[in-house]
Amino acid sequence: MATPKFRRRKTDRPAEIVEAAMAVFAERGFAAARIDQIAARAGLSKGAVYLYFATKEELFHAVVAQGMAPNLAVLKAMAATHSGPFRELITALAAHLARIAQTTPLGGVVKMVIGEARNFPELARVWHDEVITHGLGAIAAAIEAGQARGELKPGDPRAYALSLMAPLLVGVIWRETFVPVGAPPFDLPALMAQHVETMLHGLEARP
Amino acid sequence: MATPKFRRRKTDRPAEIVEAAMAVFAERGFAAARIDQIAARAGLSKGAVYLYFATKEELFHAVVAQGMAPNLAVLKAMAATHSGPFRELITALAAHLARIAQTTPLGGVVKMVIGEARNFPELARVWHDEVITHGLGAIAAAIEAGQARGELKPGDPRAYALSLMAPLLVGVIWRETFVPVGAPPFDLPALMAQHVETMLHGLEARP
Amino acid sequence: MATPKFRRRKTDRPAEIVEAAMAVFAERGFAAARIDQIAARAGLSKGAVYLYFATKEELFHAVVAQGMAPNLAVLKAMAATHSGPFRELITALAAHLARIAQTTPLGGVVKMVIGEARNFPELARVWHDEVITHGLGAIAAAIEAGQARGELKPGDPRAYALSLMAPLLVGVIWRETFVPVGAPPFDLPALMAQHVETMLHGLEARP
Amino acid sequence: MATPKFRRRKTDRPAEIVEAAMAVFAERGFAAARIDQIAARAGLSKGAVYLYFATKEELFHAVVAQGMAPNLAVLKAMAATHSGPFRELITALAAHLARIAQTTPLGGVVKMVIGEARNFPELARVWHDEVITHGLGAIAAAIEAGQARGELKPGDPRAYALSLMAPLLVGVIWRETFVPVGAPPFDLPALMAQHVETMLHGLEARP
DNA sequence: CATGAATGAGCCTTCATTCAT
DNA sequence: TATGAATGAAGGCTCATTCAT
Repeated sequence: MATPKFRRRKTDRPAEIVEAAMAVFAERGFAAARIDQIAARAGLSKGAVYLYFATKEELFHAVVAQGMAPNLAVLKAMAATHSGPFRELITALAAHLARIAQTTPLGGVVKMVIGEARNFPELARVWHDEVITHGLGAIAAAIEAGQARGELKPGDPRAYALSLMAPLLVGVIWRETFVPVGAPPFDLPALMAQHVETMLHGLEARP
Repeated sequence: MATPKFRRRKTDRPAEIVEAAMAVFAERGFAAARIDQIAARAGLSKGAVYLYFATKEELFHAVVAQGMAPNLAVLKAMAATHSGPFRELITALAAHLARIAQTTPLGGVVKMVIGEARNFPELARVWHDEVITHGLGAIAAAIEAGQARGELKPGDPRAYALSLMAPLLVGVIWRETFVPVGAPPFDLPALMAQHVETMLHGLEARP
Repeated sequence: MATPKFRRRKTDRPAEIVEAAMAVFAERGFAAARIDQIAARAGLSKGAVYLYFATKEELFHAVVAQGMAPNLAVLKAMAATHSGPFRELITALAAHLARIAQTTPLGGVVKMVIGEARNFPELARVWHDEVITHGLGAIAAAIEAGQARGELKPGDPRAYALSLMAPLLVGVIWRETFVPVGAPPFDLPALMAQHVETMLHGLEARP
Repeated sequence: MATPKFRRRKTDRPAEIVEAAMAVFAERGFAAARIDQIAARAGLSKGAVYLYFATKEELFHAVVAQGMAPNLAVLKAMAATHSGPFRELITALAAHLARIAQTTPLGGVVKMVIGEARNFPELARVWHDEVITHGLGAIAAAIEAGQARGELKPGDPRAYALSLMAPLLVGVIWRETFVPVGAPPFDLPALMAQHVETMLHGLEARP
């Protein structure tokens, strides 16, 4: 049985609109994004967008929510802190997140959150509570456990966690900001692999 | 008798306006920023802004240019690559930049560049050419020299450079994005000190 | 049952707006005309005007173009110079143009061209090239032919042509300028009939 | 007693400003004229204009009044209707006015009156009452007298008067409107000489 | 008298949102 | 559902007018 060829009404219209909106918001920012552009990109008329989302702001929230979703699953998994050696945990996690960052429009969402945090404080709050706390918190907890086991050096675990993840975020920002104007891109998985290894073992050569 | 503090000098006006604009642009983003707000913040009427800047965009450029200035001096100095051990160089540099980031509105400018890169590509280009190339390039060159001397491990110098600097940028973004909604701030100098030390020597405890 | 007279058709809108704009521009001049007034006169909101014309200036050009249209047909016909006696040609032509001037808003357009020539030089150029050259030129050519046939006295044909047509233009200007403040109007066809007859035969009585 | 050499304050500042304003108003029209331009052209600061004229409109009135002055004298003289033959009167008058039109910025004033008649009705009224009635009226009266003496053919004297003067006005408009975009100018005295002669004697050759 | 910085009302233009079809 | 014409509330920018110096 074939999919009906004349099937025009898609039940996933909202998702299509959100996808289009994500691209436009990421490119232009919230205020500079035009509903027309979003509608055109989704293959609809401007008015049709309002059949699914009452306001531009509501659409924006949907975009951020949809942009968070893929990460949240990962982070939830992480929240159940591994018990193995920290090296294994962080290596796998960094590789996984680097792949996600490489293949999803996560970068755009991150830019949006950064750029519109002051205009939409709830946005920043939600991201902080959902993404950051679960993410950074889980890593920091794992670090603390590693320190307790004597596996890791002492030091501020939260700062260590940020140190470990920062290049991923910067790599994504780099891609969104400087690559379009000609800068050479970074290979995120490679970048993170080298970074994590260095963080774990040090950059200085030892005899 | 001192000069009356309320005495406004025409000469100071542009700088005052730029300062006000920097704050508003950083808070709201370019498109959402209102000339009224900027004028009010500078203690002027809306029309007066246009005595000094022909358009909102020109004012925006001035803001970014003025935001770059303090860094550029540093980066120029860096460009004359140190000859001493890399450890000394990067330690001093990180401390210096962390202090700058802690005490100047650099964060706002960075946010603007990230957020408006697509709307103002020249902006991203200038930042890339002036700030990034000089800054990251100088560090990468120093790393390469260290590797040649056998002082540092092999690996992609450009990626190492980004690894070293990323937490500073993320720390600034953190301050601008999450601290206003209640997240605990990072002490940038401390963060960078721990980060650089870790990068150099490794996080794992060694017997 | 007739078509409802209040039924607005998208197709008619541009012409309706141009018509309204012609009136307002003619009354106030380009700079003093307000888009609000034009929109109100056309029975639309201000924003709707911009669905059809991108700028005030573009609307202005459309008004001038539409104001030229009726004349151009006549002038094209004239360009194919008559071969009969000049008296017949000029008599018919003057009568025809006087009727047009009497019944169309040509006067307003003429005022606009005169008043805005310095602000919109292309406007003056187009009118000169399209209207004046074809119009005055054709008459001057006919005069020249008449002179060659010995039918008309010698003299500058271009100046004769202007002499013949000037009262029509002045009559129109009179109507637009002085009649609204109480001056008695001129009957353009009668004015031109007497003028042409006088030009042809002379004002002085002869024995 | 010599004129003080250090006399910087000119008592004719108002006249200078009016002269500058005449040029700018004539070029741009009332609404599009900028006080800055006028001030600059008069060699003053914008604020200084307001030492002499309370508003833009008042300045405009002054311009029109000053533009009328030279003509008014002539027309007053004309009002005392000549008693000689009409031919002599009209020939001298046309020559005189053509010279005035050729050498004074009268053209600009005429354009202003035409263009702003609807925005400043008093303007049109004053011109009609002062200039037109006295001017055209005097000519029409002379024509009537000539008809009564059997010197001139019968017909509407007011229309004859307009016929006689129209080319002068059109010639001035031509200069202001089309010459700046490349049209060949008319020599006004020559134009009027040929026109008056033709009006008096006819264009058609006679055996 | 003269300057020119400053003001603020007003207009062109944009765009989120509505609604008749 | 979908369209797209229409609305109207802003916002950027201009410029006549004021005023401290």
